[in-house]
Amino acid sequence: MNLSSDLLRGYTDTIILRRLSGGESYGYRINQEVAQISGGAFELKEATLYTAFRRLETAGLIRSRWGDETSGARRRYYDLTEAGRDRLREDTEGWKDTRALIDALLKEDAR
Amino acid sequence: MNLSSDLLRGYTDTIILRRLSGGESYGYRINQEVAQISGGAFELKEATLYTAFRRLETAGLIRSRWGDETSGARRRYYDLTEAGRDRLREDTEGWKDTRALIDALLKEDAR
DNA sequence: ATAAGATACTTCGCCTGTCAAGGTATCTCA
DNA sequence: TGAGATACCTTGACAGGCGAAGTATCTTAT
Repeated sequence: MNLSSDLLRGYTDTIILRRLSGGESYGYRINQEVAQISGGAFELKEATLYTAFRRLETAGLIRSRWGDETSGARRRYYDLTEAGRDRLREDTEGWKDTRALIDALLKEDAR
Repeated sequence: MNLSSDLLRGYTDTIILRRLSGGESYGYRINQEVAQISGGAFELKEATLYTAFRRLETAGLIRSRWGDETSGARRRYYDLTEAGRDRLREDTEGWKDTRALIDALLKEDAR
């Protein structure tokens, strides 16, 4: 594996949006899911993750509330707004275009 | 089309390396090829392109020489060093991993 | 002749996203 | 009691993208 997380830059938001598309979740859990899905090859750094939450909330793509856990560390739960759902749809489409483009630009016989 | 230039971000160098893999070329031409391959949907901005050349040359991945054109604007030709070839190979592999990872992270039923 | 547009490269400085480092607080288990 | 997991937050440095502005030559239409 040869992953530079700088190469995933720009998809942090989309990855988070995707993780919230099945219902609300929280930072720590999202991070674990991402690590698990990537087979441990990739993780969102905490600073990156929480910076992204702020950015997404300010942009009106997610909403947050403090959990009401009576035990354990407090959690802030996030979920998608309508705009967030729209954005996820657009970004998912955009990914297909971007993927096809990079494929074409790196293609072995593209001369 | 909805292309994330932020993902493309980390691939600028690889795209340039790829364009040089068939023999020497120069900035303006590379830019046109990229625009042409992408069907006009994407172009490397000049500042981005020339910054990348500096970075790649400093890193020893490409070499440059001034062209000896007797007419027309002067051109600076670039070509790959051995290290550049190696890097292109690695990055191309890395792209496959990155692509698979984002696919997995955005997959519709990945819960 | 002249102006516009293409070819071709360069530099400056702002902006944005990533992340190392450091911090807070609670719970579990040896 | 203390280590490690859970859970969140902030600051500041750094790097890459790119808008803007500049230089110089050649071609083509008026």
